[in-house]
Amino acid sequence: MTTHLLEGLNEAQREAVEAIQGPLLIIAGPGSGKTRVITHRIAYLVRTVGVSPHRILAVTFTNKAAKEMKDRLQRLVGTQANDLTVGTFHAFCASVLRRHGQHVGLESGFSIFDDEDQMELIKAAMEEAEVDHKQFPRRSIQGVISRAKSVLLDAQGLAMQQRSYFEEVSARVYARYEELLAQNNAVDFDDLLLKTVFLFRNTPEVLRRYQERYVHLLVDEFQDTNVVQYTLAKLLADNYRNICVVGDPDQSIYSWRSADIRNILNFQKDYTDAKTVTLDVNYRSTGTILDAAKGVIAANRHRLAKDIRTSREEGSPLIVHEAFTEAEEAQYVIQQIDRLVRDDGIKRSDCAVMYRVNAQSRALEEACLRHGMPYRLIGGVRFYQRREVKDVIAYLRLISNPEDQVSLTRIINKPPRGIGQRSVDQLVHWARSQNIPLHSALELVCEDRTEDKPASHPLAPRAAQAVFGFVTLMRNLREESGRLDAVDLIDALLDRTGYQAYLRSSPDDWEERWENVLELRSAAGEFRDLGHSEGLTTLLEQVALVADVDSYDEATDAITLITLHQAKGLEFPVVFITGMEEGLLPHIRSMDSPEELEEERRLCYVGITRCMDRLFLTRAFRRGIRGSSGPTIPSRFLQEVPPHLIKSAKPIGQKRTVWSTSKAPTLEQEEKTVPVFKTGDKVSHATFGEGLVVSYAGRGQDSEVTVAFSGGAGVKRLMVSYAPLEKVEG
DNA sequence: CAGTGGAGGCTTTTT
DNA sequence: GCCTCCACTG
Repeated sequence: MTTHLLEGLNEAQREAVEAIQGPLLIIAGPGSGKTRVITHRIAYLVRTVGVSPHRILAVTFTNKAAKEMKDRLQRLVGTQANDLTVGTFHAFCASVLRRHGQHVGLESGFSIFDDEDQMELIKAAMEEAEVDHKQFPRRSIQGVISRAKSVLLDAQGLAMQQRSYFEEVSARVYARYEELLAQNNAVDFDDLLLKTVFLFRNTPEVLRRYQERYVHLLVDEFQDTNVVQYTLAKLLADNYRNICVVGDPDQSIYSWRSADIRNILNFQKDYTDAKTVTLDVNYRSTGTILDAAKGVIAANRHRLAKDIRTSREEGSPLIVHEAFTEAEEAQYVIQQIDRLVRDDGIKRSDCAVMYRVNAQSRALEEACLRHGMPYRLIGGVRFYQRREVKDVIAYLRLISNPEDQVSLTRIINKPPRGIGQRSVDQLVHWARSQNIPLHSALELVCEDRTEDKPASHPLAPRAAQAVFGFVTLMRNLREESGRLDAVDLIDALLDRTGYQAYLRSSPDDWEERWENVLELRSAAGEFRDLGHSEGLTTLLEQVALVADVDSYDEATDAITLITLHQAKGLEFPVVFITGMEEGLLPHIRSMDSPEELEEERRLCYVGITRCMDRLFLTRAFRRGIRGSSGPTIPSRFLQEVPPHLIKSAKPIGQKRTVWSTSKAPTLEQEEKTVPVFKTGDKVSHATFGEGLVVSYAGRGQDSEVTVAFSGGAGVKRLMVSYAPLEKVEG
């Protein structure tokens, strides 16, 4: 531990590390050594100033960021790092609520509902509030509720806003939804934050404990915090006022999740004595890449101007490539990576392929498989959301929280044990009419069964018998959970339920599913040393709050496929941004709102600035969107990159180069240039060679021609207006 | 009661 | 194209 903590830092960085007294706002441009500053600041507090690590709280946006920060701190302060509190807002709040939840009506062992559980409950709430799900999509209602929660609005508050009929209906569902959550002894993601704020507001003595403990508070990715999170931060910092927030307004890309850029402005208003440090030297990207990024972001009107300088050389030009279809775009990407690996000694793990929407990963994956390119797909279907994994988790959740109806109804007949949908419905309605929780209703069914009275419940004898079997199973498991650790408990329930046989009986991919169950089991092994009940709650919390299993090892030499959003905070020597098309980037859903369009631009900016050395921007002439496919228009962001930075990969026999046209061609021009073919014409294509026209359909720029190529390219359907196609005379 | 198949709806980003 | 819901069948 001989490193001098201020060594190797530039002036601004050093200032940010040393300004430990009072509020501090760090505006950190991309690649400006932000993480370095945060970790060194914490290390400086611990090692130089002598602050106990126990009294420092650092909040990050993702679990991954938290993990990385912990790792780095480990290197800087050694084992003392274990005493630091580093985590996401959600994880921090969960631990507060575990301890003090009773003040806001939560019993120990409360469940944390994920998206899917939440939707189940909203569905039930809508039914009970008699809201038609065809007229009011669940998803939209969920969105309204979530947005309300993230600005500290309860159902009543939402109803009082009276902004639209839709919100009014949503407020009704919201109210019922809250009752159901309470009945389930459960919270959703937003509640973790919201309830913690309520807890702190209503129970000053609890707040005071945290306020007094944490002398220093750091918030990373501040531009992506929402109102609740900022409120929480302010509450926590109220005592010592040593609050340091780090962010970059140009990288704010989560406003759709209620993140509020205005937090940065509000910070300066709320803490008038705040010091501001700007980190504006970029150590990551070449001059060319940075200029490209600056060109794009400069087009945003609502923006605090900020100039970033590079510390690096100019570097090689950007490569813009226009492929024909998404498949060829993917193929181009893979081929380029192959070439870079072969000729330039670049590692596959240095390469990232980014895209706007997850659906784009498909073509890329297929290309990887075809070319034998090892890849790592970030995101996709989450491990903990797989059906079989969630089933086992539901058992565990029900063991630790009997009130959890969502879990109960999920597994009451899994594996099938003779309690079908009809019986479940009857039970739910009966419980509701008797005004008792569902699990109590089940208990009553069992008691009734043993006595000889006429049954007071609505179940058929056979179903009642099945319920008895289930209740007994759960009773036993719950009782044993006190003696068993999480792994043994999982074993017990798998064994008792015959879960493996159940998996085996149905789909053909049961082996993979069983593997997943075993992986959950081994994840549970991590918590073996904790007490039995604590181990279980910790496991369940981990499962709820950790998005992806950190099972990928950095060591494997594979390329990374990742969405632009998820790429935030990462860097790669080689970056491909694919799908540079209007409608994708910017996304079609953002195109009619100037604010959202600016966020798309920031997203593009984030993507570009992830790149250290070589940047490729690609698009496809034709892209399939849910089944059908059609021609595309180049992204406006391509035109915002200064043209002199770009080297065209291959203009594919095109007359115009899309990135240099300042405007898309008018329909008129387009009509004129579109050639007309008829069946039987001989044609020549720049890539596919010669062929014969099989059919011709449509008119103007929408004309589509089907050509059978002789050179092995086979039969292709092409857009006449885009395809480099010429009629061959004779 | 459970499993199958067809019809219809939907589709951004994620703690 | 994928998923969900529903009705029908075994």
